[in-house]
Amino acid sequence: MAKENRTKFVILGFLDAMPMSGYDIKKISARSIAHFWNEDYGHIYPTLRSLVAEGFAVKTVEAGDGKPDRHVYAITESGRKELARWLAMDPGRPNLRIELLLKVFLGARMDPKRLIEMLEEEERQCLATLAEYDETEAHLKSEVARGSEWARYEKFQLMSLRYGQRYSRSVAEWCRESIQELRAAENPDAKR
Amino acid sequence: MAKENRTKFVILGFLDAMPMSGYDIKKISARSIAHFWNEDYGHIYPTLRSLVAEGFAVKTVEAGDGKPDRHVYAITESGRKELARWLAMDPGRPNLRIELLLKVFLGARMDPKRLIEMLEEEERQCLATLAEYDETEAHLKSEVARGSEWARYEKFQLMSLRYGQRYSRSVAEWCRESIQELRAAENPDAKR
DNA sequence: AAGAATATATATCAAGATGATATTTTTGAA
DNA sequence: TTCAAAAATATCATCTTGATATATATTCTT
Repeated sequence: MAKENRTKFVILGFLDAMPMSGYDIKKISARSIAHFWNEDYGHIYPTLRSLVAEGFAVKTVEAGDGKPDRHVYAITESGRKELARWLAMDPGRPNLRIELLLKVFLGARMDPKRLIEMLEEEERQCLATLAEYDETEAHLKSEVARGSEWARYEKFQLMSLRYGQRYSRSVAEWCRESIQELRAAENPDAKR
Repeated sequence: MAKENRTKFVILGFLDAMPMSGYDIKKISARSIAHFWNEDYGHIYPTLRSLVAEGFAVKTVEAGDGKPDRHVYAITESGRKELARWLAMDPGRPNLRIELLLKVFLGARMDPKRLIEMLEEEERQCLATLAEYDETEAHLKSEVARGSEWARYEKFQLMSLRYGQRYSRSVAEWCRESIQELRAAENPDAKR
């Protein structure tokens, strides 16, 4: 079946902001979109190659001054058109596989203490993630303040960050509530 | 690289409740875990085959009375042990690819009206999903009331449903807030 | 001073996962 | 009578993941 490689649009979106290397794309995606979009070298390099082959990007090689050479990619006009075509299309539904929820769902087969531990760890992770979002937000605002190329994206980056913040808060609350239910089930006479 | 096929644990989890066919597994997963776990025939049938090969499940064939024969699978004792081993392990992080967020993130390249449309549609989807959760919850409670095999899972299924409810509510709120921001940006003098 | 870890860079590839598609027969709705 | 849906069995091309490999410089720790 002819499915569509979506990494190409992530890459086109980044290249539309400025030319960058495969390594740059991974680095920037790690700190900007990783909370809602998974991307890794395994997909970036082959996709860069095919974007060049399809005429959506061009590549130049910069000498590394002792470091490995940098292969820098820039979007083309037909790449911009292809990005615009895809952006206008209805977004697809995400495919979810949340292992913690599967284990909760099968919780009747688990030691309740173990399940509580998992939920406690998940809550900690959510709180840590929220702290990271605060840093990301501060960093984003400082980039804008110093006139970064990303300034025109700030509003939208903050919008996507808000999603992540709401999501993490809502999962942390769900963890607390679920832990309380499990503890209550273990000690039905305990004071609540 | 040695990754682990997680479909096998979904299947073992279902078979632990009762014996079922590949078609049953798909059907039951569609109405119980689909909101947080994606599973389809493409993975179910090959995995059933390998579970039998590994001794974690056994298969019997039931004549279909004119319908195609049913291939019914049942978990084995070593299958239960394998499931217990996996359930006790720390859950992995989900891999997320939320296309709507990617488009929001790249929103500087989009027609604001089109982005608003997408967010409005997402909000509608969330509200529809919440209504489905209400039905799922009612159905679950009625299954328990009539003494279904699923009764001992109810608490855990409700727990996972709560996650989905919180998630959908939080996304719907995020959509409303984002739409308001986009509209305010279009009409900066408009009354809020 | 030496060693380890990290950063800067280029990637690959085996295996997991997706989802469109195929086939057959019965049942129910139009 | 015809068509769609359900009940069943699956397959497979393609997308996606993430561990792994290689090389050099820089930074940090011992």
